[in-house]
Formats: sequence, C-alpha cells, structure tokens
Amino acid sequence: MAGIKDVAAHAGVSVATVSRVLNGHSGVRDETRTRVLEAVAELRYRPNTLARSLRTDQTRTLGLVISDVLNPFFTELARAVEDAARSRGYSVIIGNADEQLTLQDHHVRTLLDRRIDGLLVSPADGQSLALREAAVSGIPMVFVDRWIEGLDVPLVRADGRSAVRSLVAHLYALGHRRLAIITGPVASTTSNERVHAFRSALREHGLPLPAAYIGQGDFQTASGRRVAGDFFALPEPPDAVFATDNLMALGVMEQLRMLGLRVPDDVSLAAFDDIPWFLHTDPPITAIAQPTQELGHRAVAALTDLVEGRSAGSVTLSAHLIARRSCGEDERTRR
Amino acid sequence: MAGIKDVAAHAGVSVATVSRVLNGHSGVRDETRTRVLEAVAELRYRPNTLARSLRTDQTRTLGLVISDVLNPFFTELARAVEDAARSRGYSVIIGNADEQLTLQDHHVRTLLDRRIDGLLVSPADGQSLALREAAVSGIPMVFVDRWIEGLDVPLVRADGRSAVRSLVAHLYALGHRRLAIITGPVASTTSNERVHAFRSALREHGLPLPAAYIGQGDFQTASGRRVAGDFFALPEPPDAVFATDNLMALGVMEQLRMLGLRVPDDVSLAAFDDIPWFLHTDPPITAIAQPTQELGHRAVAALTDLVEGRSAGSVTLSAHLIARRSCGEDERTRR
DNA sequence: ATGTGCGATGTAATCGTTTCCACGCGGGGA
DNA sequence: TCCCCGCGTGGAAACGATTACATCGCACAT
Repeated sequence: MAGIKDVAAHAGVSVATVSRVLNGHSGVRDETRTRVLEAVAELRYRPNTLARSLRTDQTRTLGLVISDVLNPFFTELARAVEDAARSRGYSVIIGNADEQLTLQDHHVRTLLDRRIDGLLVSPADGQSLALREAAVSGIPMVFVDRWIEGLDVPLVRADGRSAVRSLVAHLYALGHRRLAIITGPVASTTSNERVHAFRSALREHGLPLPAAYIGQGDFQTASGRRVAGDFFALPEPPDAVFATDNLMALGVMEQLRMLGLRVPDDVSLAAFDDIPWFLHTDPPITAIAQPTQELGHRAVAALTDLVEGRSAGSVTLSAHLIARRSCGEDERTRR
Repeated sequence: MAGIKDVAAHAGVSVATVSRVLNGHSGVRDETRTRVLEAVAELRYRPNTLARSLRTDQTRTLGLVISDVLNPFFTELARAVEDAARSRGYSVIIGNADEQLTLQDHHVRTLLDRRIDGLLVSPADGQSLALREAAVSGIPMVFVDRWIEGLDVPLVRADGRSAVRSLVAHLYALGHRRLAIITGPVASTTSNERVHAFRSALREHGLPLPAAYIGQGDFQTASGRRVAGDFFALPEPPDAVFATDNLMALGVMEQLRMLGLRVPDDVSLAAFDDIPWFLHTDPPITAIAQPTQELGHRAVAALTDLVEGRSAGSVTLSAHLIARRSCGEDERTRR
C-alpha cells in the first residue's frame, strides 16, 4: 500500500510537504499543493491512521461500552451516539458487555489499549476494577444511563422516578392493589432507583411491597420468564407486574403465554423503556419512555467537551409514562 | 502513560527482552521473566496497540459493515459476529450504514484506514465504489446475508427461496388469492431473490402478481407504512402482504392500525426475518426465520480463514417458515 | 590453550506519520 | 552594497512497539 513517501517521490517534494498539504496547513504554494493532490489521487493514497495516531497521540475515536446490544434501548442509544460522534468528526467503537462483569472489563481494557480519546459507558456492574482504574487514570469519561457510585464522572441520564410514581398512580386508579416488580442486577443503579421509587410510591398509596413481590432479575429475557413463574406459583399472585426493562417484560409475556394467563385480564404488565413493538403486542404495553436520542447526543457532547479540554457536567433529563392497554382499560387508553 | 522503555528500565533489562516476555517468546531466563512481569504489574503497563500494529502490520481487528443496526436481525448478527471473533482473538468494529450508500462507503473507508485485518459486509447498495475498490485491493473480505454481483468475494447467507415457496403455499391453502409483496431497495440482492421466489411461487399456483401489488420499500419502517397505505388505496387491495424484512412489517402494522384494519381478518401479514416480538404481537406474525447465529459464526470463520492465509468458500444455509396466526387460522396454528 | 556452539541479552533499524528546525532565496530598508 | 526577514521547502527526530543481528559468557570438546 502506498505511503506518504511514495506520494512525496511521485510529486517530487518531501514528505513534510505532503503532510502539510494533507493536514491543510498554510504555507504551501498553490502549485505545489495541486501537484501533491494529484499524486495522492493517482496513487490512491490513504493515510495510515495508526501511524498518525501514534505520532499525534489522538485517535479521534470514542469508546462506548454498553450492557447489552440486544436490548433495543441500548441499540437505539448506540445509534444516537454514533450519529452525534460522527457529526463531530469522531468514530465510535462499541463494546457489548452482555451484562457480564468480565466482558465489560475486557472491552474497557481493549478500548483503552487502542488509545481511544474518550470513554462512554453504561456500566453493567459497579464492581468493575477496569472502570475504576480508567476513571482515576484521568481518561475523559462519561456515564450514560447507568453509573457507578463514588466515582467523579459526569453522568447523562433520565430520571425515571416521577414516571414510576405516575405508573403506580395509574395502576392504583385502575384498581390494582397487589403490585410486583422485577429488578435488574443488585448492583444496577437504575434498577435500584426504579425499585426505590416504586416502593415509596406504593407507600404513598398505603400499599405494601412484600418481599415475594420483588423478583430478582438481571435485565435479560430469561430472568423475566423465571420471575414471572415464581410470582404465579405464589398462593396470592400479584395483579400487576412492573418489569424494570423491556427484555424482562418480554420474558414475562412468554411465561404468561405458557401458563395460559392473559394480559390485562389476569394480570397487568408495564415495562421500563418503550420500544416500537410495544404498540403492537397483544395487548399494547404500558411503558416508561426515555428520551433515548437526546441521551445519546448529550452524552457525546459532554464527552467531547472533556476530550477537547473543556469541562462537562452531568445532565438529567426525564422519562414519561405511556399508558396502553396492558394495565387494563380506562378512558384514556380505550379505543 | 508508561511505555515499554519504562518497564525495561524498571526491570533493568532492554526493551527487546521486555517485548520477548510480553509476546511469550522462548529464550528468556525464568528469573528475568518474572522481574519483567513484576515491573509490568507495578507500572500498570499496557502495550500500545497502535505502535504494535504499525510495526507488525496486523491489528487483529475485523470490520463489520451492516445496513441497519436498528433492525433486530442485524443486531443479532452483529452480536454473533462479535462473539465468534472474540473467541478467535479478534476485535470487531461495527459500521452502521443505515441503508445509505454514502454512509456505507464512509465506514468502509474508515475501517480500511484503520488497517483492519478483514472486512465483513452486508452491502446496503450494490453501487458502492469503496467496496469494489476494497475487493480488488485484495483485503480479506466476506459478504454476509447480502452481496454484490460480479465480485469474487465469498458469501455466507441463507437461501430463502424454498421458505418463500412454503409461505406462498401456506397462504394459498388458507384461501388467499391476492398476494402482495413489499420489496427492499432495487439493488438489494436479498430482496430481489425474495421477490423472484415469490413471483415464481405465485405462478405455480396460477396466481398473477400485478405491478400494483409490488410495493417498493427500502427495508425501513416508514416505507412499510407508505406502501401499506398505497395498497389499501387500491380499488382491490391485496388480501395478504409479505414484507421482505421485519421493520417494514412493523410499518405495515402501524399503517393498518391507523386505517382501522385488522390482521388477519382484513388482511394477512407475513415477514422475512423472525424476531422474538413476533410471538407476542397482535396477532402473532408468520415469519421466515434465518439461522442468524450460525450465519455470523460461519462468516467469521470464513473471514479469519482468509486473514490467516487459508482459503475460504461461500456458505449457503437455509431459512424456514414459522406459521403463526397473522395469515389466518388453520389446524397447525390454531390453539 | 583454543575453538565451537549455544543460551541469554542488548543494539539499532524499522513501521508511516507529524513537526521542529534549518536552509535558500528574493525583496526591501538602511 | 549589505542585512534582515519571511516564505516555501526539506531533513531528521520523534511516537512505541517488534525483530534481525550482534555480542557476551560459559561449558565443552579437541
């Protein structure tokens, strides 16, 4: 493959001049410039980014570590991140942690080894050694959606608490009194926030949240199935289930179908994170929607601020409830 | 950040020795080796992959260019590719073309500039200059799912033709006679294959495929909506619609809901590519499923064969029909 | 005593860029 | 006439690794 030397030879100039032309530096005679450009075109020369980055110590690349690509919320987030990054002249390398600590750390290390300029992460697990090291190492870093307590890293997220309160009020108004929740991994900050908001909203309505109604999930479909199975093996099963992510809601539906139970007649269902398919499921599913695109854009804005030497603060947007038929009929959702 | 020199100094050896230890070369005294390893640990040294790749001329990285990450089929494919690559010691960088030629070429060029060892691509558009150049440049390359005619590049895909025939037979058996199809972009090889198989299956049943029943889509949700709108503005609308991907099927459902039409009572619906949500839509959607995971694994196997100097051939797997209620009831799907 | 061979290690070139510094040249002011 | 300055350009040193080749002991055979 042709290198800058070949271009220089072909144009009859030095490599320094070629480099100057390529990087748009001033102080090159117009005639020289065009000669170089011709040589570039003729040889189909493309600069070697490895060499360039090695020399300049910047890759114009951002790393994004997400907990699960198969979760549509994260897919959309990744997409938004890539768009925002590209428009700012950065590439993005995605690492999928698959909700596993070891995989997450593997990707963090790999990305750092590649000398990315900044790291965007939605941590799957708070116990990550690699992430703590990265944070203290001083590499530009921003959390998005999920975060790790005790690290001084800007966070871009949506606060779901008021939406959870609305959801509980909605369920209460529809006559539900035995509300259950399916959580994410214990260490998950978002899951904890959702559980906490759920519990205190229940308290406001004078409802209990028995331990049996707290199902321990892991944000994956299978755990939704398992927990739903547990719930309906109870002597007094819940009459409404709130899954703290959309994959677990899918698992619940699969289990319900196996058990021959119907939504919302036998039990109501709601999920955190709205996705297009929720409109067309049987029945359409009530969900809490996050401003996913904006989350991605804001996160990239914060990260590039850091990368380019500006300062960046945390951003909190808000989520909102979208009521559909899966929690029962009322005047708003009937159609 | 600590470099190999620092490690060498700290361990009291030369950089050559450090490099030898790091790369597991033999001929280093055990005692020296442990001293180096201690220095590595103490300085938290991590090799700079940029420098390494520059020198060795290999990145142990594969590029994957897909047409649309938001399409669950491709998300799953990407996931499978990453898994397979990682188990072989490669990283993957994903480029999302978003069904746009310019974006696709942008990613191909960016990946090549990064000196990836091999390129896996599911081309969004056949007119890609960047891809043709890449192909002739001799970089290891494999097509997956979609391909470009006339390029000598191994292809890993699933043949959907027999599944399409089964689908048509299924629809015919259920009494449908006015079958319509929504295609992908004109240049899309997979779409063309599906249309062709659909047309010839119709012919076998003595059914026509009028031009008005061929809706020109682009594999995106919005085009499904638009084409469905067109179909139902026809004096004699189809009684069954086959969308050649799942996103367009979603668009059809959205449009149908707006028009107040019901599936399968007013019209039947089937889609290419099965996704978990199809089980829970109203009604569950008949789909043609591809062996997505295996596609990803085989593609990586073929590509790494090429990268590592072995030869690789094309692979054709097969897709199969999964009948559900969206095409009407019969003894198999009733429950 | 000397040569030989081998194991362990060091020296330095190299990969493809960017960029600091020096150089030659021509014009304008003293 | 001489000096200085600025413009355009080239030479060469980095960046951080890998690796071919040289070197150095040392044991052993002769």
